[in-house]
Amino acid sequence: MSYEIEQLLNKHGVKPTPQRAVIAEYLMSTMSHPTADEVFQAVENKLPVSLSRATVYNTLNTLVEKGVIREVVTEAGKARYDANISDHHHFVDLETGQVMDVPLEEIGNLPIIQPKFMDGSFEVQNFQITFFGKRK
Amino acid sequence: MSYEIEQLLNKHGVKPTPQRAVIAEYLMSTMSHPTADEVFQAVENKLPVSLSRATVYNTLNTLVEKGVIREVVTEAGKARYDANISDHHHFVDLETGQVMDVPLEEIGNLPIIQPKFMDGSFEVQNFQITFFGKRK
DNA sequence: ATTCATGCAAAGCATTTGCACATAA
DNA sequence: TTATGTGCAAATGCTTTGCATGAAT
Repeated sequence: MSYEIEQLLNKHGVKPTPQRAVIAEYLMSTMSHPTADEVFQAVENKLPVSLSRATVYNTLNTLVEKGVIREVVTEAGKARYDANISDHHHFVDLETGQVMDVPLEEIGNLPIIQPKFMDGSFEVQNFQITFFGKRK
Repeated sequence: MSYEIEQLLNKHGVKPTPQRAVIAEYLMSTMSHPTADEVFQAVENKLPVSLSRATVYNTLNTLVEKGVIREVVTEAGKARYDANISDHHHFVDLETGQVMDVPLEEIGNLPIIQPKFMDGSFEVQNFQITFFGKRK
């Protein structure tokens, strides 16, 4: 496994294993916000040893918990995963379900939104803008 | 069934049935953004006749398709439903999963966001801001 | 030795679907 | 009678879990 991936996992307190490395590596390499099953299909043949769906699910959960990747929920029924943990938002193509990153620059000068929600009794930790639309 | 609900359903081209009416009525009455199962539990005893989960799911899908209610996806695995179809956003309590409406006024003067996404090759139809946080 | 990751298969939920029956225009 | 809605049960799809094996500290 590459030195960078090993370092990345260690930095987040995730013990590097070949399975975890290849999953993390794949997520870093793509911008397609794959589902768990898409991850499985993409990496199952990239290892000399076998890889099970359970390990893919376990690994994705671990990577989310440790902050290596993000879970993106755009439709009911399945989760998608995003190795881009920088501050950005998402666009969902309603015709294909495809998810794309929307960098902050794209949406112009968005004021930092801190709604005084419910008389200040709730604390906003972060927010996520999801744009829905289609290809012109 | 109440005259208002009957009118509402008719207005959206949904044939009013007792099952549909009681489901729509419940959704209008609550701000809790219930899941399909929560809807089922809330209304199953409100009818002289029986009500099946399949009908709840079918009805919710119909109501979403016809624009009577909105589907809100805040967590992987299950959909929530919202009879508030006015323009607003959502706050998710990370500790309880509870979803609350955030009226536009709460978030101040938000400029209309129309990202020139991907060189204008995509058309944004709408967007949804989801705030995540917890009770103070 | 002990701890932790993996793989398999089974189980668990949320949701959809096929089909028969009921209901309404 | 023709179309459409409902209910049941089975099926489906995504995800989690229990348990045995295997690897690493």
